[in-house]
Amino acid sequence: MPPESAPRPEPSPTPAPGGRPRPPTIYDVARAAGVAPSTVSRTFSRPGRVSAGTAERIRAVAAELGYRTNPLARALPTGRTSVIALVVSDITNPFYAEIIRGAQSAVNEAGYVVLLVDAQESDRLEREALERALPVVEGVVLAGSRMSDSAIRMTAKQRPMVVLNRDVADLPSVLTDNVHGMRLAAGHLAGLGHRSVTYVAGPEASWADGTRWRALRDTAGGLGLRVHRIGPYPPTVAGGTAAARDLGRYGDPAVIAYNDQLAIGLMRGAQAAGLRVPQDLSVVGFDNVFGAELVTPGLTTVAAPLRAQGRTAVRNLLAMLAGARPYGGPPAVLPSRLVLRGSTARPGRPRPGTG
Amino acid sequence: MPPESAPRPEPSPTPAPGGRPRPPTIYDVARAAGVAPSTVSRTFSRPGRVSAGTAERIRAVAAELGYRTNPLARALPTGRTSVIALVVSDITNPFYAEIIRGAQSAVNEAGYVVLLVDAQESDRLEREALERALPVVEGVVLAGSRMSDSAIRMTAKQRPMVVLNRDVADLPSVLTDNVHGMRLAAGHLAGLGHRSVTYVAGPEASWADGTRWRALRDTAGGLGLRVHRIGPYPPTVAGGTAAARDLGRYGDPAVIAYNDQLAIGLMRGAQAAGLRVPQDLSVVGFDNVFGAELVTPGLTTVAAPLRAQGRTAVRNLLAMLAGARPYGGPPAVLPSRLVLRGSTARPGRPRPGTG
DNA sequence: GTGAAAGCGCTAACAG
DNA sequence: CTGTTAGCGCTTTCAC
Repeated sequence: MPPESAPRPEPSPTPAPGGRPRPPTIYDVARAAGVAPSTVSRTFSRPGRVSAGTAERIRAVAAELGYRTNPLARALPTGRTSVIALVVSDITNPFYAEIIRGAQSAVNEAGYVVLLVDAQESDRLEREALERALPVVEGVVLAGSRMSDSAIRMTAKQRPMVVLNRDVADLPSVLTDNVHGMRLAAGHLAGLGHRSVTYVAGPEASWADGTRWRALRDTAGGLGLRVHRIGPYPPTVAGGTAAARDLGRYGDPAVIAYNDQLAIGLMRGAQAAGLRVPQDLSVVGFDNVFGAELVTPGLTTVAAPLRAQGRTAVRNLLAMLAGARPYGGPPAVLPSRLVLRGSTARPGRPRPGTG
Repeated sequence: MPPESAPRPEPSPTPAPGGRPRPPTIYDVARAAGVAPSTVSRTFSRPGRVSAGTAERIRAVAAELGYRTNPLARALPTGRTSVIALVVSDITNPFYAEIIRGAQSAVNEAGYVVLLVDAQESDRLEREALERALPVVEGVVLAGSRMSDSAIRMTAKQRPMVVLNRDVADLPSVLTDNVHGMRLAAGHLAGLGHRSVTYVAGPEASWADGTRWRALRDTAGGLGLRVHRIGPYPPTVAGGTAAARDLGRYGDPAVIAYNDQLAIGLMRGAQAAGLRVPQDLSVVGFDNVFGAELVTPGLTTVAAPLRAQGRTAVRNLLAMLAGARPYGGPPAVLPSRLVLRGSTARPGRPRPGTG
């Protein structure tokens, strides 16, 4: 009886700690199929490098044994964990819900899973959580971040990354067409007969906020619109009610807010102060989140293709992982559209129709 | 010159594929500190088994080199990945936002990270994503699931699991006090003078739905309340507007809905049909999601401590991972409270106060 | 208390 | 095309 070369000892029948059964490994399959372990490995990781017949047999045996390749073990030599990180600044913000949905579904289609990092609006918490997540993920989508550009660029050195709604030098990003969106909003107001509008600013750290404000300022002249600006305010309903108290400063009968939550808070604050929306005050938001159509009147808002954003970001990231050039080309920009609801009207008169 | 025993070859200066720098390993630290690799390992995984002085020196060297223990490598022999899975049935449902926040923060405090599984309301997608996630995670929190009890129990065999808002035999769970919550709601309506109420049911598959309906039925008698039931409906705003069309069946001037989205849809549908809320119809919801206070009138609702739910579930899971008995004791049940807003009033007359 | 050695399960050269 | 052989970085007996 010739000695087998380096025979693996039969795995002791001792189940894994915790009493859970130990799943079959590549070795179990190899033994059962009468081939070398590496052949089994190849069958699953490098199909085509193994003859059709053998592969078929191995698959059959594997299926019967219930073999599943262990991603942890695969990850160690290759670094391919099949998980990508998705960072949001505040999971509680409905704005992210659709983005996550889009990202998640694209990720799943590719056989990956999503590691969620909720920054909880904190630079520190975000950094800590991301640091912990980083070694486990192949790449990261930054859907919202409280970190500085330089901190972002640092972590981008460690893993491929794509940034959503923010333009970080040298990093691939996907943006929405804020400029066009703002033009639609301002054009709508001007068309209604408004001659002046105040912009209600969101967080200073927000890249989108800067872009939106500049777009308004640049487009206003051509529309015969005077513009003012108040803020910054936290991008929440509470922030909006706070902003409502400062609205008197310019007394404009129309406002465009950084986002929908701010706009909603603004409406409520203004209404509480006795103003009628839209008769006395027209308000426009951004993002079209859940809730924008729930308020009374419904909120006119610039809608971004949230789900597509998430999807696009993930696809771009996966392409990078698949070997596309790390940092390529100009940002992908997705279209915006204006959703008309009841919160806007000609100054001084109610607008018929939508309500 | 005596031969070193099994000298590790100096790591080739070749950086990892992708051009990213290879982080320092346990061996780098060991060499720099003049100790054996196993000692370094012990220093980080089994402190106390190494003398204070050595440990200190190793930590210093490690810090200087920027060493971080590689969770992937640690996971392979131990199974401890430091990630837990969080499953939700629909990330788009604002109900989950707070739960996720609570879970996420508890997870992070423990040095873990969260793998998010969004079922997208699909049994199949959930199962697929969860299956992919399972080998990577130490345990799972099922915050919402479209899977059957038996499927759940199957996956619970593979990993420790705690279930939220659902009672699965033999699995640890955390529930909210639906019975008490429903009593508050029904008592409130009865106190207002209502004599009959219809329950607007959510998905049949929802455990909470059954519990709530039964609680209403059982408590109604003692309050002199007649109860009816319509449904099931999808637990969405659209579902609620659909339900509004069926409300005429019993003509009750008060409804309790399975959840807030349903209640909101109901209000809108009823209002569109010419009913006034609350004068002609009182409505109460469940969950107190974002949006419940945005609608007009504000929605009276049974609030669950969403964030605490997530936190508690995670803590229980972590305790199990730390060695607590796998399936222990009765479900943890968290308190409910009634949030009064403008959507409820005495039958036929507006209710003063909140609006 | 510390070192040596044997893996965890899989992949990746390198031979045939 | 398939088998053999080293590891990936860390943990964990087992000796000393």
